[in-house]
Amino acid sequence: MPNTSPHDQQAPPSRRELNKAATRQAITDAALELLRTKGPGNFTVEDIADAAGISRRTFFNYFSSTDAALASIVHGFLDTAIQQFRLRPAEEPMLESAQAALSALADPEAVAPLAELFTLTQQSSLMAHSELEAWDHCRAQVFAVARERLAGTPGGQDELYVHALAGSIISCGKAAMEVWFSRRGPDLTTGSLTELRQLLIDSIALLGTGFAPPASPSAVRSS
Amino acid sequence: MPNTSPHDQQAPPSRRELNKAATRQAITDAALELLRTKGPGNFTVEDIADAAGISRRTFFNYFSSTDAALASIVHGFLDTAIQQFRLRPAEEPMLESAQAALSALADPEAVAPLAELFTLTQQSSLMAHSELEAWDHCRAQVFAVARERLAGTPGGQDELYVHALAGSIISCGKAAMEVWFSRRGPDLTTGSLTELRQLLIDSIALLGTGFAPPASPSAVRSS
DNA sequence: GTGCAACTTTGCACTACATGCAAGTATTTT
DNA sequence: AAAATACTTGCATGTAGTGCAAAGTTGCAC
Repeated sequence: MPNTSPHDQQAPPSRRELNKAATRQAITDAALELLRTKGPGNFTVEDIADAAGISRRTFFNYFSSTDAALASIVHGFLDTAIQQFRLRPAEEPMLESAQAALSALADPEAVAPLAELFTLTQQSSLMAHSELEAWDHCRAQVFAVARERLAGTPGGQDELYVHALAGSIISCGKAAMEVWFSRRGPDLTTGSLTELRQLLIDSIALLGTGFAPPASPSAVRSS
Repeated sequence: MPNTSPHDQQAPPSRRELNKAATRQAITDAALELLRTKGPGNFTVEDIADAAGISRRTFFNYFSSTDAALASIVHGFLDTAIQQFRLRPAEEPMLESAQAALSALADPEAVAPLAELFTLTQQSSLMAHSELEAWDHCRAQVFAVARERLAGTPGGQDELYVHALAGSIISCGKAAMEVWFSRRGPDLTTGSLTELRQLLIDSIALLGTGFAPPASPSAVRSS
């Protein structure tokens, strides 16, 4: 029995929880596989449900649309970043925390699904909806963390500051991902991931310097 | 006759153009009116079409969804900003151009429709999709302009710089709008609009100073 | 103004999305 | 083992969105 400790608050993976998680995973797996084989827009919710071994109706108990099912991949990706971000010490400057959190994204395990999703859906704009929402959801979480952290600091009550900061951090992360992907495509080699990490760090550095006008592009000290 | 000059490139508002524009306007008007009276999510495309005096099918010749019809309001709003942005001299620092362009948004004519849309859809998230897309579309345009402008400057070929800058500018504009709306709601008085303009300017100023950590909130010289 | 070409609107048919509901099945609790 | 709870499923229903071809407008040349 995996009952680790008497007063273990989290970790009661009951059968129901496990089943639900498995079903959820089966759905996204099926959706991704159909995306690979049939291409974006060429399969229906029913196809996914069949492939996942559930009913059409059950699909909608988990996701509200095909897009949402695929966007859960993006959500998973961004959630790792948020987790990292939450772990940073409260005293650390916000932008450094962001750099650290984003660096964690340049990890094969984490980016692989996202990179494949990008390659499969690029130029189709079918993901646009849910993907933008995923980023925005992440923004909202960064905002929440930032607000809490800055609550004590002078000027930390300034809503504008916190909103603008959170939004800009997300935009920079997004920018780095976009540039990386446009340069490397689905390349997941070590070199490529190193470049991604550098891009993520550099983009936050740009933010920290206020986009110092025509600075030499790679002269920003970044690691 | 409104034929102004012999070699007028633009301005051939033929009957067809005018009809289309009128239909388009009738649709958004009808959609907005239904939003007022029935509330978000409580009316169908057919309702809009009926109210606009066209067929359901014709609606889809103009917009791909209810959301899209309403989001055209946001598009119109953001297009004025882009127009202003395009008019700025190429030598001007990018962030100053952004401030100038955003200031133009604090105009009763421009914000009024958006403010109403916000009040009618807040907390319903029904607009989320198309609204995020509208902002992203604006971001893409800022990116295009910025890329062109920076092409000659040292480091201007740095895609990361341009992407991150465009995204951050949009995020700051969005942040200012959000804060303004959360403070003032649908208040369109002169004082309220002055505050909006100040927020827009301040948010870009924050960007320019690299979010100088816990700076005094209102000590940033802004006008 | 007549007539032809180009464009726009419309009705119809059809597929797919999305949700409520009630009955069935699995899991948990007692 | 029985009762309570949670999840799945099929069915019914209403709406979204698109292709197509017929009908209606507008533009243009003669």
